[in-house]
Amino acid sequence: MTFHLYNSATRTIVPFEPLVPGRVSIYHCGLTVQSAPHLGHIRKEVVFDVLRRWLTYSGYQVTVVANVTDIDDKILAKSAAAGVEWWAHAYTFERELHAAYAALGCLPPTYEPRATGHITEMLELVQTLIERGHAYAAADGSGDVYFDVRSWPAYGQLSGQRVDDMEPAADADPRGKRDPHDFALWKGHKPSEPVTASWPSPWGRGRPGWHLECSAMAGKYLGDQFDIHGGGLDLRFPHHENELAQSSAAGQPFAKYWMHNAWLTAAGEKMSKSLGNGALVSEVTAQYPPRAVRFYLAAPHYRSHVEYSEDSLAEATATLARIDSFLGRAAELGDIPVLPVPDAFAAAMDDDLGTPGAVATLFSAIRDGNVALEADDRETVVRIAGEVRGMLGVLGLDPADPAWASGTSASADLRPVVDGLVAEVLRQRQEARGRKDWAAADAIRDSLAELGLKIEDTAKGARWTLE
RNA sequence: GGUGGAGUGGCCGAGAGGCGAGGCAACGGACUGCAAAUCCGUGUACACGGGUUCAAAUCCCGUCUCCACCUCCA
Repeated sequence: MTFHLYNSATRTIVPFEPLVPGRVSIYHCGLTVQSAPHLGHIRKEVVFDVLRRWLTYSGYQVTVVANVTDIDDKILAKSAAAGVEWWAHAYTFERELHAAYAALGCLPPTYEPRATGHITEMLELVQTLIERGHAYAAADGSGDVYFDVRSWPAYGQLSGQRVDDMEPAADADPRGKRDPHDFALWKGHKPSEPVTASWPSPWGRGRPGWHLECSAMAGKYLGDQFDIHGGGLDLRFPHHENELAQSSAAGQPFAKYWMHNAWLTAAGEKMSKSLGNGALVSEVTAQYPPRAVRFYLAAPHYRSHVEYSEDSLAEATATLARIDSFLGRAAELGDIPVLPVPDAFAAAMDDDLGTPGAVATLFSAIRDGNVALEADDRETVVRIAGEVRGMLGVLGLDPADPAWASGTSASADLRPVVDGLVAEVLRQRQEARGRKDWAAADAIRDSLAELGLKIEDTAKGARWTLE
Protein backbone atom coordinates (compact mmCIF):
# COMPACT_ATOMS: atom_id res chain seq x y z
CA MET A 1 0.00 0.00 0.00
CA THR A 2 1.23 3.44 -0.80
CA PHE A 3 0.73 6.54 1.23
CA HIS A 4 -2.76 7.99 0.96
CA LEU A 5 -3.72 11.39 2.25
CA TYR A 6 -6.81 13.50 2.64
CA ASN A 7 -6.52 16.36 0.21
CA SER A 8 -8.49 19.12 1.83
CA ALA A 9 -8.80 20.93 -1.50
CA THR A 10 -10.96 18.11 -2.88
CA ARG A 11 -12.08 16.64 0.46
CA THR A 12 -11.15 13.15 -0.57
CA ILE A 13 -8.53 10.63 0.39
CA VAL A 14 -6.26 10.04 -2.57
CA PRO A 15 -3.10 8.08 -3.29
CA PHE A 16 -0.04 10.23 -2.87
CA GLU A 17 1.97 10.57 -6.07
CA PRO A 18 4.90 12.93 -5.76
CA LEU A 19 5.75 15.27 -8.61
CA VAL A 20 9.27 13.89 -8.70
CA PRO A 21 9.55 10.16 -7.96
CA GLY A 22 11.30 9.52 -4.69
CA ARG A 23 11.12 13.10 -3.50
CA VAL A 24 8.56 15.05 -1.51
CA SER A 25 8.38 18.80 -1.13
CA ILE A 26 6.35 20.20 1.73
CA TYR A 27 5.56 23.76 2.66
CA HIS A 28 3.76 24.54 5.85
CA CYS A 29 3.04 27.93 7.27
CA GLY A 30 5.19 28.70 10.22
CA LEU A 31 4.31 31.11 12.91
CA THR A 32 4.00 34.81 13.13
CA VAL A 33 6.53 35.42 15.85
CA GLN A 34 4.45 37.83 17.83
CA SER A 35 4.17 35.87 21.07
CA ALA A 36 5.23 32.64 22.74
CA PRO A 37 3.90 29.49 21.09
CA HIS A 38 1.11 27.61 22.82
CA LEU A 39 0.27 23.94 22.58
CA GLY A 40 -2.09 24.52 19.68
CA HIS A 41 0.66 26.02 17.56
CA ILE A 42 3.03 23.23 18.32
CA ARG A 43 0.45 20.58 17.49
CA LYS A 44 0.83 21.59 13.87
CA GLU A 45 4.59 21.20 14.14
CA VAL A 46 4.21 17.75 15.65
CA VAL A 47 1.71 16.70 12.96
CA PHE A 48 3.95 17.74 10.11
CA ASP A 49 6.99 16.36 11.86
CA VAL A 50 5.30 12.95 12.02
CA LEU A 51 4.32 13.28 8.34
CA ARG A 52 7.88 14.07 7.44
CA ARG A 53 9.26 11.20 9.49
CA TRP A 54 6.82 8.76 7.96
CA LEU A 55 7.60 9.83 4.41
CA THR A 56 11.31 9.68 5.17
CA TYR A 57 10.87 6.21 6.65
CA SER A 58 8.96 5.26 3.50
CA GLY A 59 12.02 6.04 1.45
CA TYR A 60 11.33 9.54 0.20
CA GLN A 61 13.81 12.34 0.24
CA VAL A 62 11.80 15.03 1.98
CA THR A 63 12.29 18.77 1.80
CA VAL A 64 10.37 20.83 4.32
CA VAL A 65 9.99 24.57 4.18
CA ALA A 66 8.33 26.45 7.03
CA ASN A 67 8.45 30.18 7.04
CA VAL A 68 8.80 32.62 9.89
CA THR A 69 6.56 35.64 9.56
CA ASP A 70 8.64 38.27 11.25
CA ILE A 71 6.72 41.37 10.19
CA ASP A 72 3.03 42.03 10.62
CA ASP A 73 0.51 44.29 12.33
CA LYS A 74 0.66 42.56 15.68
CA ILE A 75 4.42 42.46 15.85
CA LEU A 76 4.47 46.18 15.20
CA ALA A 77 1.75 46.87 17.74
CA LYS A 78 3.18 44.67 20.47
CA SER A 79 6.74 45.82 20.05
CA ALA A 80 5.60 49.45 20.13
CA ALA A 81 3.64 48.77 23.29
CA ALA A 82 6.68 47.10 24.84
CA GLY A 83 8.98 49.87 23.72
CA VAL A 84 11.32 47.62 21.79
CA GLU A 85 12.28 47.46 18.14
CA TRP A 86 9.89 45.33 16.11
CA TRP A 87 12.69 43.09 14.94
CA ALA A 88 13.91 42.57 18.51
CA HIS A 89 10.40 41.45 19.40
CA ALA A 90 10.32 39.10 16.43
CA TYR A 91 13.70 37.55 17.15
CA THR A 92 12.76 36.96 20.77
CA PHE A 93 9.75 34.89 19.84
CA GLU A 94 11.48 33.18 16.96
CA ARG A 95 13.91 31.84 19.53
CA GLU A 96 11.00 30.72 21.68
CA LEU A 97 9.52 28.94 18.71
CA HIS A 98 12.77 27.12 18.11
CA ALA A 99 12.96 26.18 21.76
CA ALA A 100 9.46 24.73 21.48
CA TYR A 101 10.41 22.71 18.38
CA ALA A 102 13.40 21.33 20.22
CA ALA A 103 11.49 20.64 23.42
CA LEU A 104 9.01 18.47 21.56
CA GLY A 105 11.52 16.72 19.36
CA CYS A 106 10.46 18.36 16.08
CA LEU A 107 13.15 18.27 13.45
CA PRO A 108 14.02 21.73 12.16
CA PRO A 109 12.65 22.48 8.69
CA THR A 110 15.08 21.97 5.82
CA TYR A 111 14.73 25.69 5.14
CA GLU A 112 13.12 28.24 7.40
CA PRO A 113 12.98 31.52 5.53
CA ARG A 114 12.06 34.79 7.19
CA ALA A 115 9.56 36.98 5.43
CA THR A 116 11.74 40.07 5.72
CA GLY A 117 14.51 38.32 3.85
CA HIS A 118 12.37 37.85 0.74
CA ILE A 119 11.01 41.29 -0.05
CA THR A 120 12.50 41.20 -3.53
CA GLU A 121 10.77 37.96 -4.44
CA MET A 122 7.51 39.31 -3.08
CA LEU A 123 7.75 42.51 -5.09
CA GLU A 124 8.40 40.50 -8.23
CA LEU A 125 5.28 38.47 -7.56
CA VAL A 126 3.20 41.60 -7.05
CA GLN A 127 4.57 43.02 -10.28
CA THR A 128 3.62 39.87 -12.15
CA LEU A 129 0.11 39.99 -10.75
CA ILE A 130 -0.33 43.62 -11.77
CA GLU A 131 0.94 42.85 -15.27
CA ARG A 132 -1.50 39.99 -15.57
CA GLY A 133 -4.37 42.17 -14.45
CA HIS A 134 -5.00 40.49 -11.11
CA ALA A 135 -3.71 43.21 -8.82
CA TYR A 136 -3.86 46.97 -8.62
CA ALA A 137 -2.43 49.84 -6.65
CA ALA A 138 -5.04 51.42 -4.41
CA ALA A 139 -6.66 54.50 -5.83
CA ASP A 140 -6.57 56.29 -2.50
CA GLY A 141 -2.84 56.96 -2.61
CA SER A 142 -2.19 54.79 0.44
CA GLY A 143 0.50 52.84 -1.33
CA ASP A 144 -1.45 49.61 -0.77
CA VAL A 145 -1.61 47.03 -3.53
CA TYR A 146 -4.59 44.67 -3.60
CA PHE A 147 -5.38 41.38 -5.23
CA ASP A 148 -8.45 41.69 -7.43
CA VAL A 149 -10.58 38.70 -6.43
CA ARG A 150 -13.16 39.42 -9.14
CA SER A 151 -10.47 39.00 -11.75
CA TRP A 152 -9.84 35.43 -10.67
CA PRO A 153 -12.93 33.26 -11.15
CA ALA A 154 -11.40 30.34 -9.26
CA TYR A 155 -11.19 32.41 -6.10
CA GLY A 156 -12.82 30.41 -3.33
CA GLN A 157 -12.02 27.01 -4.80
CA LEU A 158 -9.95 25.85 -1.88
CA SER A 159 -12.47 26.64 0.82
CA GLY A 160 -15.54 25.91 -1.27
CA GLN A 161 -16.93 29.39 -1.06
CA ARG A 162 -18.24 31.89 -3.55
CA VAL A 163 -17.34 35.52 -3.19
CA ASP A 164 -20.97 36.50 -3.58
CA ASP A 165 -21.96 34.31 -0.63
CA MET A 166 -19.37 35.65 1.72
CA GLU A 167 -20.27 38.07 4.43
CA PRO A 168 -20.65 41.39 2.73
CA ALA A 169 -18.70 44.36 3.91
CA ALA A 170 -16.55 42.24 6.14
CA ASP A 171 -14.09 45.01 5.73
CA ALA A 172 -16.01 48.11 6.72
CA ASP A 173 -13.27 50.40 5.56
CA PRO A 174 -12.71 49.79 1.83
CA ARG A 175 -9.48 51.84 1.79
CA GLY A 176 -9.41 52.14 -1.96
CA LYS A 177 -10.43 48.54 -2.64
CA ARG A 178 -12.43 47.71 -5.72
CA ASP A 179 -14.20 44.94 -3.84
CA PRO A 180 -14.33 44.48 -0.05
CA HIS A 181 -13.00 40.96 -0.46
CA ASP A 182 -9.84 42.10 -2.18
CA PHE A 183 -6.89 41.50 0.08
CA ALA A 184 -3.63 43.36 0.55
CA LEU A 185 -0.55 42.11 -1.23
CA TRP A 186 1.47 45.11 -0.17
CA LYS A 187 0.75 47.54 2.62
CA GLY A 188 1.82 51.15 2.20
CA HIS A 189 3.93 52.56 4.99
CA LYS A 190 2.02 54.46 7.64
CA PRO A 191 3.60 57.40 9.44
CA SER A 192 2.75 55.78 12.76
CA GLU A 193 4.95 52.79 11.97
CA PRO A 194 8.72 52.68 12.17
CA VAL A 195 10.51 53.40 8.92
CA THR A 196 12.65 50.34 9.52
CA ALA A 197 9.50 48.28 9.00
CA SER A 198 9.18 49.39 5.40
CA TRP A 199 10.96 48.73 2.15
CA PRO A 200 11.07 50.66 -1.10
CA SER A 201 8.75 49.53 -3.88
CA PRO A 202 7.35 50.89 -7.13
CA TRP A 203 4.30 51.96 -5.08
CA GLY A 204 6.23 53.71 -2.40
CA ARG A 205 7.65 52.43 0.86
CA GLY A 206 5.70 49.63 2.46
CA ARG A 207 5.72 46.08 3.73
CA PRO A 208 4.37 42.78 2.47
CA GLY A 209 0.94 41.42 3.26
CA TRP A 210 0.89 38.13 5.10
CA HIS A 211 -0.52 36.00 2.29
CA LEU A 212 2.04 37.19 -0.23
CA GLU A 213 4.93 36.02 1.89
CA CYS A 214 4.10 32.36 1.73
CA SER A 215 3.49 32.36 -2.01
CA ALA A 216 6.82 34.04 -2.66
CA MET A 217 8.83 31.83 -0.33
CA ALA A 218 7.18 28.58 -1.36
CA GLY A 219 7.94 29.46 -4.98
CA LYS A 220 11.53 30.35 -4.26
CA TYR A 221 12.44 27.24 -2.30
CA LEU A 222 10.17 24.62 -3.81
CA GLY A 223 9.45 25.90 -7.31
CA ASP A 224 6.25 26.80 -9.11
CA GLN A 225 4.70 23.53 -8.10
CA PHE A 226 5.34 21.34 -5.09
CA ASP A 227 3.73 18.38 -3.39
CA ILE A 228 2.10 19.24 -0.10
CA HIS A 229 1.03 22.49 1.43
CA GLY A 230 0.09 22.22 5.07
CA GLY A 231 -1.08 24.27 7.96
CA GLY A 232 -3.77 24.63 10.56
CA LEU A 233 -7.36 24.34 9.47
CA ASP A 234 -7.95 27.94 10.41
CA LEU A 235 -5.52 29.01 7.72
CA ARG A 236 -7.56 27.45 4.96
CA PHE A 237 -9.44 30.65 4.54
CA PRO A 238 -8.38 33.28 3.93
CA HIS A 239 -4.66 32.60 4.09
CA HIS A 240 -4.33 29.51 1.94
CA GLU A 241 -7.12 30.55 -0.38
CA ASN A 242 -5.27 33.78 -0.99
CA GLU A 243 -1.93 32.08 -1.46
CA LEU A 244 -3.47 29.78 -4.00
CA ALA A 245 -5.12 32.66 -5.83
CA GLN A 246 -1.93 34.71 -5.96
CA SER A 247 0.33 31.95 -7.10
CA SER A 248 -2.01 30.43 -9.61
CA ALA A 249 -2.97 33.84 -10.98
CA ALA A 250 0.76 34.45 -11.42
CA GLY A 251 0.97 31.29 -13.48
CA GLN A 252 2.23 28.86 -10.87
CA PRO A 253 0.39 25.55 -10.37
CA PHE A 254 1.32 25.68 -6.68
CA ALA A 255 0.50 22.86 -4.23
CA LYS A 256 -0.61 19.47 -5.49
CA TYR A 257 -2.11 18.43 -2.13
CA TRP A 258 -3.36 20.45 0.81
CA MET A 259 -3.29 19.08 4.33
CA HIS A 260 -4.89 20.84 7.26
CA ASN A 261 -4.65 19.77 10.86
CA ALA A 262 -7.51 20.41 13.25
CA TRP A 263 -6.90 22.49 16.29
CA LEU A 264 -6.59 21.99 19.95
CA THR A 265 -9.57 23.04 22.02
CA ALA A 266 -9.76 24.15 25.61
CA ALA A 267 -13.17 23.79 27.24
CA GLY A 268 -14.55 23.16 23.79
CA GLU A 269 -13.21 26.30 22.21
CA LYS A 270 -10.29 26.70 19.90
CA MET A 271 -7.08 27.47 21.70
CA SER A 272 -5.94 30.79 20.38
CA LYS A 273 -3.88 33.78 21.15
CA SER A 274 -6.82 36.10 20.94
CA LEU A 275 -8.98 34.09 23.36
CA GLY A 276 -6.11 33.91 25.78
CA ASN A 277 -6.86 30.26 26.55
CA GLY A 278 -3.57 28.95 25.24
CA ALA A 279 -1.33 26.78 27.38
CA LEU A 280 2.21 27.83 26.57
CA VAL A 281 4.57 25.13 25.41
CA SER A 282 7.17 26.31 27.88
CA GLU A 283 4.71 26.00 30.77
CA VAL A 284 3.38 22.60 29.78
CA THR A 285 6.80 21.07 29.18
CA ALA A 286 7.93 22.34 32.55
CA GLN A 287 5.09 20.46 34.17
CA TYR A 288 4.95 17.25 32.16
CA PRO A 289 7.65 15.20 30.42
CA PRO A 290 8.04 16.68 26.92
CA ARG A 291 7.83 13.21 25.38
CA ALA A 292 4.46 12.70 27.05
CA VAL A 293 3.31 16.02 25.65
CA ARG A 294 4.41 14.93 22.21
CA PHE A 295 2.66 11.58 22.61
CA TYR A 296 -0.50 13.41 23.61
CA LEU A 297 -0.32 15.58 20.50
CA ALA A 298 0.75 12.86 18.07
CA ALA A 299 -1.55 9.99 19.04
CA PRO A 300 -4.97 11.38 18.00
CA HIS A 301 -5.70 11.72 14.31
CA TYR A 302 -4.41 15.00 12.93
CA ARG A 303 -7.80 15.92 11.48
CA SER A 304 -9.56 15.46 14.82
CA HIS A 305 -10.01 18.27 17.23
CA VAL A 306 -8.30 17.43 20.47
CA GLU A 307 -9.48 18.64 23.81
CA TYR A 308 -6.78 19.95 26.07
CA SER A 309 -6.81 19.23 29.77
CA GLU A 310 -4.30 18.62 32.48
CA ASP A 311 -5.84 15.19 33.03
CA SER A 312 -5.07 14.23 29.46
CA LEU A 313 -1.43 15.14 29.91
CA ALA A 314 -1.24 13.20 33.15
CA GLU A 315 -2.76 10.23 31.34
CA ALA A 316 -0.27 10.54 28.50
CA THR A 317 2.49 10.54 31.07
CA ALA A 318 1.19 7.27 32.51
CA THR A 319 0.80 5.80 29.04
CA LEU A 320 4.35 6.65 28.11
CA ALA A 321 5.55 5.04 31.33
CA ARG A 322 4.05 1.76 30.11
CA ILE A 323 6.06 2.02 26.90
CA ASP A 324 9.26 2.96 28.66
CA SER A 325 8.84 0.32 31.29
CA PHE A 326 8.84 -2.33 28.59
CA LEU A 327 11.79 -0.85 26.74
CA GLY A 328 13.70 -0.44 29.97
CA ARG A 329 13.26 -4.06 30.93
CA ALA A 330 14.02 -5.22 27.41
CA ALA A 331 17.24 -3.18 27.35
CA GLU A 332 18.48 -5.15 30.32
CA LEU A 333 18.63 -8.20 28.03
CA GLY A 334 20.92 -6.55 25.51
CA ASP A 335 21.20 -3.80 22.95
CA ILE A 336 17.92 -3.06 21.25
CA PRO A 337 18.24 -2.43 17.51
CA VAL A 338 15.88 -0.21 15.56
CA LEU A 339 13.86 -2.56 13.36
CA PRO A 340 11.32 -2.00 10.58
CA VAL A 341 7.79 -1.30 11.77
CA PRO A 342 5.11 -4.04 11.68
CA ASP A 343 2.86 -4.15 8.63
CA ALA A 344 -0.21 -3.10 10.62
CA PHE A 345 1.59 0.01 11.78
CA ALA A 346 2.65 0.87 8.23
CA ALA A 347 -0.86 0.28 6.92
CA ALA A 348 -2.30 2.63 9.49
CA MET A 349 0.24 5.34 8.75
CA ASP A 350 -0.25 4.96 5.02
CA ASP A 351 -3.95 5.57 5.50
CA ASP A 352 -3.86 9.34 5.86
CA LEU A 353 -1.41 9.27 8.74
CA GLY A 354 -3.59 7.05 10.91
CA THR A 355 -1.66 7.51 14.10
CA PRO A 356 -4.47 6.12 16.33
CA GLY A 357 -4.31 2.75 14.59
CA ALA A 358 -0.54 2.91 14.56
CA VAL A 359 -0.47 3.52 18.29
CA ALA A 360 -2.86 0.61 18.84
CA THR A 361 -0.37 -1.59 16.96
CA LEU A 362 2.39 -0.24 19.17
CA PHE A 363 0.55 -1.31 22.28
CA SER A 364 -0.28 -4.76 21.04
CA ALA A 365 3.43 -5.20 20.35
CA ILE A 366 4.21 -4.08 23.86
CA ARG A 367 1.75 -6.58 25.29
CA ASP A 368 3.36 -9.37 23.28
CA GLY A 369 6.74 -8.11 24.39
CA ASN A 370 5.76 -8.19 28.04
CA VAL A 371 4.53 -11.75 27.65
CA ALA A 372 7.84 -12.73 26.09
CA LEU A 373 9.62 -10.97 28.92
CA GLU A 374 7.74 -13.08 31.47
CA ALA A 375 8.60 -16.18 29.51
CA ASP A 376 12.26 -15.19 29.41
CA ASP A 377 12.16 -15.41 25.62
CA ARG A 378 15.11 -13.12 25.02
CA GLU A 379 15.09 -13.37 21.23
CA THR A 380 11.43 -12.39 20.96
CA VAL A 381 11.80 -9.59 23.47
CA VAL A 382 14.69 -8.04 21.56
CA ARG A 383 12.87 -8.36 18.25
CA ILE A 384 9.69 -6.79 19.55
CA ALA A 385 11.55 -4.07 21.41
CA GLY A 386 13.36 -3.30 18.16
CA GLU A 387 10.06 -2.95 16.37
CA VAL A 388 8.77 -0.78 19.16
CA ARG A 389 11.78 1.47 18.75
CA GLY A 390 11.12 1.58 15.02
CA MET A 391 7.52 2.63 15.60
CA LEU A 392 8.47 5.17 18.23
CA GLY A 393 11.07 6.58 15.88
CA VAL A 394 8.44 7.27 13.25
CA LEU A 395 6.37 9.06 15.86
CA GLY A 396 9.42 10.95 17.06
CA LEU A 397 9.23 9.29 20.46
CA ASP A 398 12.20 6.94 20.59
CA PRO A 399 13.59 7.44 24.09
CA ALA A 400 17.11 6.99 22.76
CA ASP A 401 16.71 9.97 20.44
CA PRO A 402 19.20 12.67 21.47
CA ALA A 403 16.28 15.11 21.35
CA TRP A 404 15.16 13.69 24.68
CA ALA A 405 18.55 13.62 26.31
CA SER A 406 18.02 15.19 29.67
CA GLY A 407 20.48 16.32 32.22
CA THR A 408 23.98 17.59 31.80
CA SER A 409 27.24 15.80 31.34
CA ALA A 410 27.78 16.28 35.05
CA SER A 411 24.72 14.20 35.88
CA ALA A 412 25.83 11.60 33.34
CA ASP A 413 29.09 11.35 35.21
CA LEU A 414 27.18 10.82 38.41
CA ARG A 415 25.19 7.94 37.03
CA PRO A 416 27.69 5.21 37.98
CA VAL A 417 27.98 6.69 41.46
CA VAL A 418 24.21 6.63 41.91
CA ASP A 419 24.09 3.11 40.50
CA GLY A 420 26.61 1.97 43.02
CA LEU A 421 24.94 3.68 45.95
CA VAL A 422 21.52 2.36 45.13
CA ALA A 423 22.92 -1.11 44.60
CA GLU A 424 24.48 -0.95 48.06
CA VAL A 425 21.22 0.16 49.66
CA LEU A 426 19.31 -2.54 47.82
CA ARG A 427 21.81 -5.09 49.09
CA GLN A 428 20.99 -4.04 52.64
CA ARG A 429 17.31 -4.32 51.87
CA GLN A 430 17.86 -7.78 50.44
CA GLU A 431 19.57 -8.80 53.67
CA ALA A 432 16.59 -7.57 55.65
CA ARG A 433 14.29 -9.50 53.37
CA GLY A 434 16.49 -12.56 53.81
CA ARG A 435 15.84 -12.52 57.53
CA LYS A 436 12.17 -11.69 56.89
CA ASP A 437 12.51 -8.28 58.50
CA TRP A 438 9.77 -6.84 56.31
CA ALA A 439 9.54 -3.62 58.31
CA ALA A 440 13.17 -2.78 57.67
CA ALA A 441 12.92 -3.76 54.00
CA ASP A 442 9.84 -1.66 53.47
CA ALA A 443 11.39 1.29 55.28
CA ILE A 444 14.30 1.22 52.83
CA ARG A 445 11.93 1.00 49.89
CA ASP A 446 9.90 3.90 51.26
CA SER A 447 12.89 6.12 51.80
CA LEU A 448 14.14 5.43 48.28
CA ALA A 449 10.68 6.22 46.97
CA GLU A 450 10.83 9.57 48.70
CA LEU A 451 13.98 10.29 46.73
CA GLY A 452 12.11 9.44 43.53
CA LEU A 453 13.48 5.93 43.05
CA LYS A 454 10.92 3.29 42.25
CA ILE A 455 11.85 -0.21 43.43
CA GLU A 456 10.44 -3.34 41.85
CA ASP A 457 11.23 -6.86 43.05
CA THR A 458 11.59 -9.29 40.21
CA ALA A 459 12.56 -12.93 39.99
CA LYS A 460 16.09 -11.76 39.24
CA GLY A 461 16.28 -9.35 42.12
CA ALA A 462 15.29 -5.77 42.68
CA ARG A 463 15.47 -3.24 39.88
CA TRP A 464 15.11 0.49 40.24
CA THR A 465 14.04 3.31 38.01
CA LEU A 466 13.76 7.03 38.40
CA GLU A 467 10.18 8.19 38.77
C1' G B 1 -26.56 34.82 5.07
C1' G B 2 -22.52 31.36 3.11
C1' U B 3 -18.94 27.19 4.07
C1' G B 4 -17.39 23.23 7.07
C1' G B 5 -16.74 20.11 11.56
C1' A B 6 -18.35 17.59 16.05
C1' G B 7 -21.71 14.90 19.78
C1' U B 8 -18.94 7.24 21.30
C1' G B 9 -18.56 3.64 27.94
C1' G B 10 -15.98 6.82 34.46
C1' C B 11 -12.30 9.75 31.22
C1' C B 12 -9.28 10.34 26.65
C1' G B 13 -9.74 8.70 21.91
C1' A B 14 -10.41 5.25 17.12
C1' G B 15 -13.89 3.17 13.75
C1' A B 16 -17.88 4.26 9.66
C1' G B 17 -23.37 -1.57 7.89
C1' G B 18 -22.24 -7.59 10.63
C1' C B 19 -16.97 -10.71 15.70
C1' G B 20 -16.63 -4.03 21.37
C1' A B 21 -9.21 -0.15 18.14
C1' G B 22 -6.06 1.41 21.82
C1' G B 23 -4.85 4.03 26.30
C1' C B 24 -5.95 5.92 31.36
C1' A B 25 -8.93 4.82 35.65
C1' A B 26 -11.85 0.99 38.32
C1' C B 27 -12.94 -4.04 39.86
C1' G B 28 -11.74 -9.52 40.14
C1' G B 29 -7.84 -13.22 39.47
C1' A B 30 -2.53 -14.99 38.80
C1' C B 31 2.44 -13.68 40.53
C1' U B 32 4.59 -11.18 45.29
C1' G B 33 6.25 -11.47 52.37
C1' C B 34 3.56 -6.88 51.11
C1' A B 35 3.94 -3.79 47.09
C1' A B 36 5.27 -2.39 42.17
C1' A B 37 5.49 -4.09 37.34
C1' U B 38 3.33 -7.73 34.21
C1' C B 39 -0.33 -11.08 32.42
C1' C B 40 -5.54 -12.98 32.32
C1' G B 41 -10.51 -11.47 32.99
C1' U B 42 -14.66 -7.84 33.84
C1' G B 43 -18.23 -2.77 30.30
C1' U B 44 -24.94 -4.53 27.58
C1' A B 45 -20.81 3.11 24.59
C1' C B 46 -22.16 5.41 20.18
C1' A B 47 -26.93 13.21 21.28
C1' C B 48 -32.49 12.52 20.36
C1' G B 49 -36.86 10.81 17.25
C1' G B 50 -38.27 8.19 13.10
C1' G B 51 -36.98 5.10 8.76
C1' U B 52 -34.15 1.51 5.31
C1' U B 53 -31.94 -3.47 6.19
C1' C B 54 -31.68 -10.28 7.95
C1' A B 55 -28.25 -6.75 10.53
C1' A B 56 -27.28 0.53 11.89
C1' A B 57 -22.67 3.83 16.22
C1' U B 58 -21.98 3.39 10.85
C1' C B 59 -26.98 4.59 5.51
C1' C B 60 -31.63 8.00 4.89
C1' C B 61 -35.10 11.88 6.95
C1' G B 62 -36.01 15.13 10.90
C1' U B 63 -34.62 17.45 15.71
C1' C B 64 -31.37 19.25 19.51
C1' U B 65 -26.61 20.85 21.28
C1' C B 66 -21.66 22.48 20.54
C1' C B 67 -17.46 24.32 17.64
C1' A B 68 -14.98 26.71 13.62
C1' C B 69 -14.18 29.75 9.14
C1' C B 70 -16.14 33.92 6.06
C1' U B 71 -11.55 39.97 10.16
C1' C B 72 -5.36 38.57 12.66
C1' C B 73 -5.22 33.30 14.29
C1' A B 74 -1.56 26.49 13.83
